[in-house]
Formats: sequence, C-alpha cells, structure tokens
Amino acid sequence: MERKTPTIQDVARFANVSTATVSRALSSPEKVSEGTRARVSEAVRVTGYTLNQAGRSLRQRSAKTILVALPDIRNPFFSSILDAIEREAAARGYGVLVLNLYFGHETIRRLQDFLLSNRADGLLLLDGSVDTHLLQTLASQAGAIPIVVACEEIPNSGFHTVLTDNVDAAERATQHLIDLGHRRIGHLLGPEHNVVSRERLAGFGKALASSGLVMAPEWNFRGNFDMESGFAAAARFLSMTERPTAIFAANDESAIGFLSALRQHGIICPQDISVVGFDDLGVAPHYVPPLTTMRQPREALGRMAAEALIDLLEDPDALGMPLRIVLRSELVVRESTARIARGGTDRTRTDSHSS
Amino acid sequence: MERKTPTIQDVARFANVSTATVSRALSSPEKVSEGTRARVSEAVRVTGYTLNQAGRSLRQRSAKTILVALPDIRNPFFSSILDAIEREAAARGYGVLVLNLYFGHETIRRLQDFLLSNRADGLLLLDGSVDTHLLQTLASQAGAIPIVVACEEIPNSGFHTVLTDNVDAAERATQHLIDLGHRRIGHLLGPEHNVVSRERLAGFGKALASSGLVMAPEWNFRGNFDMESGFAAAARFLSMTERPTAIFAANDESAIGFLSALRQHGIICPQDISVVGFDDLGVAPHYVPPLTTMRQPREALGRMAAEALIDLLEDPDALGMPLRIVLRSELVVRESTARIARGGTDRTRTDSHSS
DNA sequence: CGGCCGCGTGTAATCGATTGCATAACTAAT
DNA sequence: ATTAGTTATGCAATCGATTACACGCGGCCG
Repeated sequence: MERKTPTIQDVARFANVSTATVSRALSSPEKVSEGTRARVSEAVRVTGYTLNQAGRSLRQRSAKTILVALPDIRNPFFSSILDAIEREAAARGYGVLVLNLYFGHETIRRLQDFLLSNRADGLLLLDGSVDTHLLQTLASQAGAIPIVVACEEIPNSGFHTVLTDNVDAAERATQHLIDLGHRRIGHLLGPEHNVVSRERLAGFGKALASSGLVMAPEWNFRGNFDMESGFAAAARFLSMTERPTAIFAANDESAIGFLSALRQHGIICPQDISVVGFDDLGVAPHYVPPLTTMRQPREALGRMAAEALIDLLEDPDALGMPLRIVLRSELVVRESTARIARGGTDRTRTDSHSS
Repeated sequence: MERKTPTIQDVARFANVSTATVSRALSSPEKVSEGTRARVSEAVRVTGYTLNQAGRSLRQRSAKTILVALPDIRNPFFSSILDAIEREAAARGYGVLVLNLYFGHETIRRLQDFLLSNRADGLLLLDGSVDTHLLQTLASQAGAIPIVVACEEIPNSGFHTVLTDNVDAAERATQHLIDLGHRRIGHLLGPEHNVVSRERLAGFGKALASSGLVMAPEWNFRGNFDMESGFAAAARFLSMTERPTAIFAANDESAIGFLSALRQHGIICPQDISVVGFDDLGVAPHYVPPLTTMRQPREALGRMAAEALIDLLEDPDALGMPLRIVLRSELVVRESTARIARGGTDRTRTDSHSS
C-alpha cells in the first residue's frame, strides 16, 4: 500500500523546483527565496520526507556520528560518562556508536573499521591501553581522524585529553586519612597496568611522604577496580597481624567489596578501620556506612570530552595545541572514615578471628 | 603526503579487474575464480583498502546498525543489557547506536530520524512508554522497520518482545517472605505508570491472596526504582505505628535507599525487618546485609533481544508470529530476609524514635 | 554440428544527496 | 545604455559500492 520512502526527488517534483534547490532550502535556507522556502517546507510536510543519511554521508564524507570505545559499559563509572556524552552529542546533532573493548585483534579491527569506513567521524576513547601506534596511524592518516582520550591518559601521545586530577585527588584523599590521625595506611590498588591506578598510587605515595610516613608494600593490596577483587583482597588483610588502620581504595567498587568481606569477619567500618573510596558511585551515600569518597565530575568529563571532539570535527583546527583539560575531584566526607581510636594504636589487631 | 583513502576503484586498478569483480571477490568470493580472488586480496592488502560503508548503505539501503533506545544508560540494569546487546551485535557484524530517551518531542523526533534516515536498520526498545502509535507507524511504513521491545511490554501492540516473568517472579519473591513466616508484608513500588512496576505489584498481590492475606494500601510505598525514592519512602514507614515486618521492593536500588534510611534510624535488617529486592545488581551480594533478590537474566535478555532483531533484519519473515520470549528470574537468598522473630508479632513498632 | 548451459567477467545504471558552474533576472553604478 | 554585481535557481557531475544485464568461452548433449 504505502509507497517507498520519499526522496529529495519527490520533494523537488512536488515543490516544482530542482533537487538542488530543495537541498539548499533544507541545509542553507538563507540561500533561497522566501517563497521557495515555503513551498519546499510544505512539500516536505506533505511527502513526509526524511533525509537519507547514507546519501549525504557519501557525498560529504562525514557520518555525523562519533564512536565511543570503552572497556566496560556495565561499569557505572563509564556508563554515566557515556550518558553525558550521548546528551552532548544529541544536542549537537550527532549519533553515538558504542564499542566494547575487550582486546584481542578482533576488537581493534572493529574499531579501525568503524573509523575508516566512514561510519564514525571521530573517536572518543575511554581507555588508555589501546595500542598507541594504531591510534597514531589513524590520527595522522589520510582521513586524519580526530581522537579525544578521556579518563585515562596516553602518555606523551599528543592526543587531546580530558581527565581528572588523579594524582592530586588521591593525595587529598590520603591526606584526609592522615588528618584523622591515621598513620598506618594501606592502599587497595587498581589494575596493575592501568594508568589511572598508577596515578592514584602515586598520589597516595606523595601524601604519605609529605607527612613523613613510609609506604609499606605489604599494605598495598592488589585490586582490580571491581567488587570481587576488593573482596578477595580482604582475605590477605585478615590474615595479617600488623594491619593498617585505614585504607585508601582506588575506587568505590573495590572499597565496597573489601568492606563487605571485612564485615563478615566482624571488622566494622569506621570503628575498626577507615576507608576512603574514589568515584562517588550512586550507591556510595547509601552504603553501610555511607562512603567517604573522592567525587569525580563524571558528567562534566563526558560532556567536555564530547564537546571537544565535536568542535574538532566541525573545525579540525578548532583546538590549537593538543588540548589537555584536567578536572578537579572533590572529597565527600561521609561516615566510612573516622578519627583514629586512641591516637594511633592499632586496635584492629585484636578482635579479628571472632567472625 | 598520504593520499586520500583508497576506494574500490584503486583496488580494481591494481588488481587489473573491474570494480564489479572486486566487489564480488570481497562479498561473495565463491563467484570469482581462485586466481582473481588472490589478486584482489593482494591488491586490498597493498592499497590498504577499507570499504566505505556510506556507499554500501546507499546502494543496499541498510546500515548494518541497530538503534538501542533506553530511558537511562546510567542505570546499571540497563547498562548491562546494553552490554549484552553490543556483544551480540558485534559478533554478527552490526554496530550499535544508543539513544537516551527523555521524552519531549525532541527525543522522539530523533528516534524517528535515526530509523527513517537509514542510519539504523532496526530498533531495540528498552522502554514500554513510547507512544505506541508512532511505533506502529514506523513498523508498518514503507521501510517496515523491524522493532523488538525488551524488558517492558507494550500491551497488545503486536511487537516482538523479550522480557522476564515479572508477575511470577514478584509472586515468588513475596512467597519467600510468606514462607519465612511474615504476614504483615509491604511493597515498595516502582514508578506509577510503568508496566513493569504494575506487573510486580500484581505478582505481589497474587502471592498475598493465595495465602489469604490482604494487601494493605498504606503499606504500599511510592517509589521510583531509584535509591532516592527508596530513601524517601522510608520516611513514611518510620512515621507509622503499625509497620509491616517485611517489604518486597520493586528493585534493588530502591531497596538499598530504603534500607539505608532505616538503618540511620536504628532499624536493622534482617533482625527488625526483612527486605527482598529485584534485579540482583552487582552490589547486592556486597551490601550490608547482602540482599536477597530476584535475579533477572539480564545478559540473556539483551542477547536474545539482539538476536531476534538481527534475525529479523536479515530475513523479515524469520520470526513467524509476533515473538514473545519470557525468561525466568531466579530467587537468590542472601541475608536481608530472615524468619520472622517470635511468630508474627510486630516488634518493629517499639524502638523507633531512638535514632 | 548447432544449440544450450554455466562460469567468470565487464559495462553501466543505480542508490540519494550535495555542490561547482552556468544562467537568468534584476539592481546599481557609471 | 552598457557594464558589473547580486540573487535565485537549475544542470549535471560526484561521492563509493552494488548489481542487472550482457558477453565470451568452453563443454555437453542430441
């Protein structure tokens, strides 16, 4: 019954003008006379015309689409950044393609394909561990595909970058523990080869050093940014006789896993141990106890990264120097951190095995 | 220095064949002779050719892309479904465009645009509240755009649907509370006009009825699927003199908000109250106490929905009748539910105002 | 031996929109 | 009145890939 979807030809026929005029009426209205503009609008309305993006993309070699590549959509940290990106992109008329990165050649090929095949005009990368060489090839090739890296930094790669002040924030988080009187402070690490992990570790170290404390390697617990790793890390904590009185966790998820394991063994936060996390996930204020944590400006980060990328797409020289925006994180003090009990003694050591 | 990106013409020239042959060699290799196939492969390798998707889309009127529209990417429930969708789509060579739905005409127009403009071939909708009429127009129009609805059902709309057994699952969750001896059971509701909310409420009612219990309207607490709404609902709970001894919460997030507020007022789960949630979010096993909850098969749901949609795209008659897959949820018993203290008396009533 | 079939390939039309160039109709300036 | 400039429009080429159709060639059957 219904005809095939109307094309610009149909509109032109109906409005008694050429397709060129229709095209102009729609994308640069100031170039056509008022009367024509009206006739075209009417024709569009009547025919129910919608532009075929494939046709336009082919001609203009741009897809009005950005590719967001991230390591794990499920992670609430990333998903809220993705959300902000989508909003900004939508507001500026761009679509958002998502790509899960789980390494292996396959994924990289896909990433490359999307960009080289004109399906996406630019890349917004939320992961610092993609092969730099590949990226540099993409960025400097014929197409010169714009790339913005967010969250994680690819050291001296020259890409535009939007990130948070990880080192400094970690330092302040740790300082908070020190200010509460803690001297025996441990760290629940992030993934070993992750830039962000390393920065947070560095900040942790700086804070200790500036108060004359030394980092005890046995108090750095291997973690992986997820709850299970925090949970697992607790096992080693529990087996120790000399325990830290406070922990700076690389993120909230691992902090939660860690706390949950501790609680099962009767170690209660913040009475027995103070923990500061990172990210301020949605659950942080509602956890038991509510988590003290460094809040990263996730929405702003996503929005600004998307802004930068789209600016770049619309004018390749928009950003002069390689851009580098650093957003400040903010300490949110809740109840998982407390002044150390009895000025510096280690009472956690005692009542441990009594589940 | 670098030339423009190579096209099929370049490959053809290099391999000394026509573009038609190159196209065939790449997309239906069995149609060309072995020798030619080899020459073309070599030419592709040398020139570094990658297909221009816009060109192909234009000719074939298909973008190899699906559009996923959802109400809130940040919600971990949706983001893990999105994750599963993306994996399935990737495996079958499809890209995934995401679209945040926040109603208002603008969003709907965008949704329509993506589909009508040949940027996406099909729609995977994770929200039951989109205007049915619009959808039906899309589905029956010229293009006959395939649509699969997941998670939420659009009642008698005839769309293909993949969802979980909400009514039954809610009934079983409630039954679990009844089995533990609870008789005074409340419900923390989902959003008022949401299909899923209503189904869960229905299941809740069924379970009560089949045990001869009556639903007390004042024990149905308004909620909104998020933590803040759960937190807010607790205020009314606390103000009551006759309280339920157990709550079935429409989802984990609201359950967590609710519990967190209660705890601030000294009401401890599960001693003072039992709570069963819904979804089995990542944090559920690590909350304090670990949450008893109905686990929805989120990955399966996303995967199957994507499968169905892509089947449909590749062969519009693949699914005969309107498909309707119902996945079973599973009760995961943890520590937020317990046998009622002293068979049915209401001890929560007493120690309330002592923060 | 003629006709038919099938295989491998090339020619050229096609998908839908954009845009450089040409043209026509006016206006303004000399 | 002629030229130059401006504005609105149309013509036709173009973007890159796919595919209907045609052709040539060799083999097979009657």
